[in-house]
Amino acid sequence: MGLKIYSTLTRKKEEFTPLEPGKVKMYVCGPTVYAKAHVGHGMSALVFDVIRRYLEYRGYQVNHVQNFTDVDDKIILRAAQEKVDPFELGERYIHEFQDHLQRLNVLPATIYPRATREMPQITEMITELVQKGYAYQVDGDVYFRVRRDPEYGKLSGRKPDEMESGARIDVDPRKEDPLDFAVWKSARPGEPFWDSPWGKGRPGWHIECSAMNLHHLGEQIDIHGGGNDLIFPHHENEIAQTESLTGKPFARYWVHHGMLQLSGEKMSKSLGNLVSIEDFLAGHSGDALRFMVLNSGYRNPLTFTDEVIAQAERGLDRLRSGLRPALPGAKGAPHESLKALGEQAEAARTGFVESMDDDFNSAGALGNLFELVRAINQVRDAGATAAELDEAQKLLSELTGVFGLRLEQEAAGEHPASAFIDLCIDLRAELRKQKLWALSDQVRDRLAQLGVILEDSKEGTTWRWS
RNA sequence: GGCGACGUGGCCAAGUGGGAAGGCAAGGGUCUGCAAAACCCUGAUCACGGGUUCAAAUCCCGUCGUCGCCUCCA
Repeated sequence: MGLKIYSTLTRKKEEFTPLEPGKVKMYVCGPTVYAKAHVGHGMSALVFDVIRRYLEYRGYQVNHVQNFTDVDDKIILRAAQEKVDPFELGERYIHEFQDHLQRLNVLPATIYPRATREMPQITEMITELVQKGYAYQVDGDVYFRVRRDPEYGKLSGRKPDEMESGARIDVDPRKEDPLDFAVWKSARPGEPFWDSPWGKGRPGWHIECSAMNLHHLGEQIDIHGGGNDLIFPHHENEIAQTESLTGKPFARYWVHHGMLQLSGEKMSKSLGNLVSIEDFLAGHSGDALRFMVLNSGYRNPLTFTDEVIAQAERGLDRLRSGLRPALPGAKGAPHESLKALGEQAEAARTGFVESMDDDFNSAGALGNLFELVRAINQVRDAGATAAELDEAQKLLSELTGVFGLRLEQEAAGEHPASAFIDLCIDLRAELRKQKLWALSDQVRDRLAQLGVILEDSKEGTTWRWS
């Protein structure tokens, strides 16, 4: 049994076989950098981070390319409004986004190409498209000739003939066909521009991804990803441009994730109902958003509400409970319990891989991890020593690590304050011995206010950070 | 209007022909001076209506509802 990936192109789950054994070429469409990134962008990055981490766990070497669109109408417009340089504006949001990715524990891509740094490749590609008759120049603009591509529409399931009727409001009369799209736009006064055979201008949105793919990954790649809102027209157009030129299938697997839903609506820049990553991280851990992503199918819409966030935080607590140390004074668990734990651990590993192999079914795999957590906690309660828990806990750490979860918690024994906390616990033990409950509860409450949770048991008191 | 996706217990969610995972919340219990944590126990005629089948949450048709794309969007 091997990995299966759902491809939008065939609308089916396909056996995953990379072009080159052991290696994966993955291109993911990144954001246009003209505003603060929102949690939907975070979700997208997390989806592909989990995919990438799992591919690496399965032994693949992943060449992960993620672009930034750093020149486009919106950037220019925004920069003009703010009276700043459009490149500086883009630069600022790129840095900010990369900082967010780090805080979300997203592994850095192999390379982050940008449209503005790939102009020779872009103009070269357009030149070829024009030479071969797939694109044509009108004044300073260049358009892709959609009708020249008999396969146009194969990704999104749209047929050019059926699209014409309803659509397009202001059709540019200079275009041969309303469906044709710009690959090069001439610069208006004051706009940033690059020199080209067609005059001063800038690339159209779709061509940059085609050119960057060609440049960094080659004519054919394994996985091309993005949000499902990019299927049409962006990815459809990328396919048209690239395959017209190379005559070869572009990407083997087209992977699209669902949109994040904020109170029943897609969160998007144009709707203005944004929650920025910054806002989210101010109140929650990166793990919380990651947990939400993991707990649902990546192709389905992701429910984003306060309640779901709270559920994610509690779910993380539960995962952490499996990593807690043996009980103080543990004498060892019965042989049968330990045997059961070993079996459960093996089942968890198998189940995890089987689920993830099935089109990255992280929600199913997460269920396996929770079952492992329960098994560990049962055996701990049965008196298992640290050594007896070790193997199962290592597995839990390993698999949550594949998910990119950090489950961060400061180890109780290593914090500079731990000696003082232990002192408080000792004093409180004395109070409890004398049954001075009010005072002992006060100690516990005050420590709780400082973020230290005390937990009493027969063998003694343990503490952890809240 | 066209194309597509989805509708599983209070909430999130896996499962796509043959025992309805898991998490959160809730209730009961064990433990505890109390609490917390952990552990045990408790709950679903799978939107609705037809059909195919020995057998359907799972396949087909229809209805209703939600959402996405068709225009910049992760």
